[in-house]
Amino acid sequence: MSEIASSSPHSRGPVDHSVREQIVEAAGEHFSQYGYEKTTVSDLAKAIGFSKAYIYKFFDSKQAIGEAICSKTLTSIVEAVEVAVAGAPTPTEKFRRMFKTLVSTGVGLFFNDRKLYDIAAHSAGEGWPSARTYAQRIREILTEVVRQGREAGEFERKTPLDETVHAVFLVMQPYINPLLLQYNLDHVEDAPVQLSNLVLRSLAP
Amino acid sequence: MSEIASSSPHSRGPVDHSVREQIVEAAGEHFSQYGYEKTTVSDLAKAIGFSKAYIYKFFDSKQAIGEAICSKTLTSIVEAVEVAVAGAPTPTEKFRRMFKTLVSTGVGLFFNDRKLYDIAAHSAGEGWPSARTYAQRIREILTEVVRQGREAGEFERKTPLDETVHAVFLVMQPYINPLLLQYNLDHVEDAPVQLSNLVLRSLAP
DNA sequence: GGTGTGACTATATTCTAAATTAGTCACTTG
DNA sequence: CAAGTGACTAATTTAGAATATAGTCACACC
Repeated sequence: MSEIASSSPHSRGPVDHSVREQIVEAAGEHFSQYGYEKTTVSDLAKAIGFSKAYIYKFFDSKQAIGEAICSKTLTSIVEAVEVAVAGAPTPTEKFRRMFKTLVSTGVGLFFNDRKLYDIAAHSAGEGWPSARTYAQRIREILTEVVRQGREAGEFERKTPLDETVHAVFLVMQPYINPLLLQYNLDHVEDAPVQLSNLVLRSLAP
Repeated sequence: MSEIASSSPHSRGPVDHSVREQIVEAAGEHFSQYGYEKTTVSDLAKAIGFSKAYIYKFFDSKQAIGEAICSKTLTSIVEAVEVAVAGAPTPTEKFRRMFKTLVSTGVGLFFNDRKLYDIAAHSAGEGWPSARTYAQRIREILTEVVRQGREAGEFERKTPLDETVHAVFLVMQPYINPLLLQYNLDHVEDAPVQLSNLVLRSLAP
């Protein structure tokens, strides 16, 4: 929920305004159904009963609208991960579920909402703020899990925290990043378990 | 060097024939200079002074010629890796150099021979035999390194060998696979070292 | 049987003119 | 001053005709 977490292509005009919400809602439906490229800004305008020009009172560009939608999509993945992590008893288990949830929600998006997935992949490919924020959030959650594991004595403490987190993040990257995930669908069945095992072995004290 | 390692789209006609070699040589130059798509089969025919039809006495298709070139490219990477591994004193060091060499030769190809890189990436994307064979070879070398490490007592022996190798292979995948490597250029500087550290920690007895 | 080709077709690619689209701006209305 | 738009332009996309290409085949020469 909440707001667009990014800063730069944020938008224009009043941040809370019923029309802005209408635009985002219409965009969510259209992008999901017809895809980002195939929906025109005029389509969105027509859908909410205003002129195209009015849309630009609220968003800098079509991409900014795409960002808003992408942000929502990626935020929902982060939320699923947060729930999974919160529900796990130990840091070890938190890590396992984190990885598993990340992959399964990503894959679910790919197969059930391909059009939205494509926007997310595009976003990741272009380095849009929404994608950066997403990666940042995942990294923070991971850092917290590793930190807790160290405190609990489940994980080793010699390697600098940042270094460990960075390396584990690199391992997960092909399944975190929507742009990459689509090329790794073959491994989606076993990768979370196999790689979790490997990472946890490397985290062992 | 040697032969095309694949089986299916192998070719036609005599396997050792000066004209076949001429075709491969011309293809190597043309593909490298103008790219796979921009070179026509007629171009190759003209380059070696024969008719286009004659080329098809030696190769099933243009793709088969692409395969031959791709095979050579990927084989040269494998050879570089083999040399690096052979030159390392310990299995631990073998692994480090293997990963490092894999990335540096891949990146080198990307920046110095982009056109050939693109063929390799395409090959990996389409699952051409040349790419499969390449992945297979890398996996074999990795298996041997891990096996030696276990024998030498440097690596743990509890986890099944295949499982360990598979997981490590997955970790390296984004840097092994030319299709994926191009999306991971940002991490190319630190990934080999960071991931080698992580993997070696996980391999520790 | 081995070496080699011109002429052919179906498919893919390129080119270009016409149509859409993103984005702006001066303007109206209440 | 906030809400809202029609008309405009530059850039992009589309459509579909013209061109080029992959691949085949029947045949010629030695």
